[in-house]
Amino acid sequence: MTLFEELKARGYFAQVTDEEKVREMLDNDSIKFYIGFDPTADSLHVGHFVSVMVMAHMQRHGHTPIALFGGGTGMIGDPSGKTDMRKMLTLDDINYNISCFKKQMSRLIDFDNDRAIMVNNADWLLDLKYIDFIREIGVHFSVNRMLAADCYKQRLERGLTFFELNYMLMQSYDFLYLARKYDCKIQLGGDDQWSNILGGVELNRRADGRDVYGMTFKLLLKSDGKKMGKTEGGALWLDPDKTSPYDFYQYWRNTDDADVINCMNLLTFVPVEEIKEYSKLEGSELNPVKARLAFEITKLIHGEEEAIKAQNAAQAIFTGAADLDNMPSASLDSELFVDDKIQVADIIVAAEIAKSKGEARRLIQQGGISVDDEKVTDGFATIEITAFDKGYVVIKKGKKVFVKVTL
RNA sequence: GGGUGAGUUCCCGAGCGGCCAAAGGGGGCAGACUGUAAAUCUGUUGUCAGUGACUUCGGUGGUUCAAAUCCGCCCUCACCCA
Repeated sequence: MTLFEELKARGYFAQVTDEEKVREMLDNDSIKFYIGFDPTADSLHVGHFVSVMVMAHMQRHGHTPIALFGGGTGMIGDPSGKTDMRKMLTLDDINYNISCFKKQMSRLIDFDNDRAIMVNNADWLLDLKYIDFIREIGVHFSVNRMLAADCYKQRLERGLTFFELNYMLMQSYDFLYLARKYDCKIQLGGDDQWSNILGGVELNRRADGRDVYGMTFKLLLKSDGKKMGKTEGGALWLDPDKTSPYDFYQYWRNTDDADVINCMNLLTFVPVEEIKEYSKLEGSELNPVKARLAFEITKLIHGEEEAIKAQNAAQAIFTGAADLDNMPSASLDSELFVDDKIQVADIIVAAEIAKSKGEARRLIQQGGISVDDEKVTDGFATIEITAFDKGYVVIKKGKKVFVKVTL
């Protein structure tokens, strides 16, 4: 199966400027391509994950990825599809975020020996001269056309500043710059980037008469149309300090039936043929597939060792036999004890299972809390310090949240 | 720059002097049912405290026994005009 066929079979593609030409380049050439990342947070999240996977696939077939970090554009914020203006970041924030991104990407992309390139558009954008820029680049953009684009249309209803309107020019200029300097042929991006990518393709043609191409892949959406990767704590991060490997694993373990195959295709390297077999399964047969999915994705992001740990912890917990080594844990301040007793509600708050004591009480009263496998129903229940004699106490909230509490 | 309207709890959105910690919906959490799925039904959703207290309705200063609700100033946003 050729690269193009594989990407297609896995369902990455959304739109392509010139499918035939792109197919030919991907399958027969060795080219450079780029994907931009906005360093707006100090960790990648699942939204970026698809992009990184595409880069990895491409690299494995001999193409050279250019990871462009939007150090310059990040200072503006892409208005596409956003309802509000993003907050602006300082240069220091951005540089720190970029360093975090690099680290995480290195797991999937090989940056050694120029097999992949990293650039920061701050390096060229920050030195631009206003007059030169609008004369050289600005002339090629029609405001009418831009405003007609869907991504800006939405913003027109809510308000769009000139500042943000410039985003497309910046990103288009990036493509021009990379094409000139590295002979970059294709820009890839999420489907929300289609307008911006087209801008770059057209700019290359108008400014330099150069043919370059654009391609977008599908945004990772759940079958109900919502964004994938939303958790109670916000986004699902790839940074183990922000989302623990266990929680990460659990997120995928709990994937909706309807999304399993799609995620497997987009977010793992499990061979297409194998996934095809999985897609024939229905109903509860899909359950083990989810375990595989969770394992594969966790392995890619956190490494095999962490993935095995997370898997063991999950298996143990859900089959009853506690695997205490890998269970999420919290430690308790002994000052919370009064007369060698402590309220269960206090433990829950201390272990960050609930945000407030009132919420903890509610959980208990509604029958959602067990201590060492025994259901607690009295909101004011206390436990003796001797319960910790064995070294820990396991608090269970609902069916899926377990925390090992130690002193 | 001129005019009009708006800013409410995680989000949307009611409330327009006491009965408001604030309707309704969404989302979240828990319970039942399940396959660690979805859908459905039930409960719950400011903080602390066992019938009460405290902090919230853009900010600030007033009026009042009493303000999310009235008045002044300020900030922000949208729409119309320039």
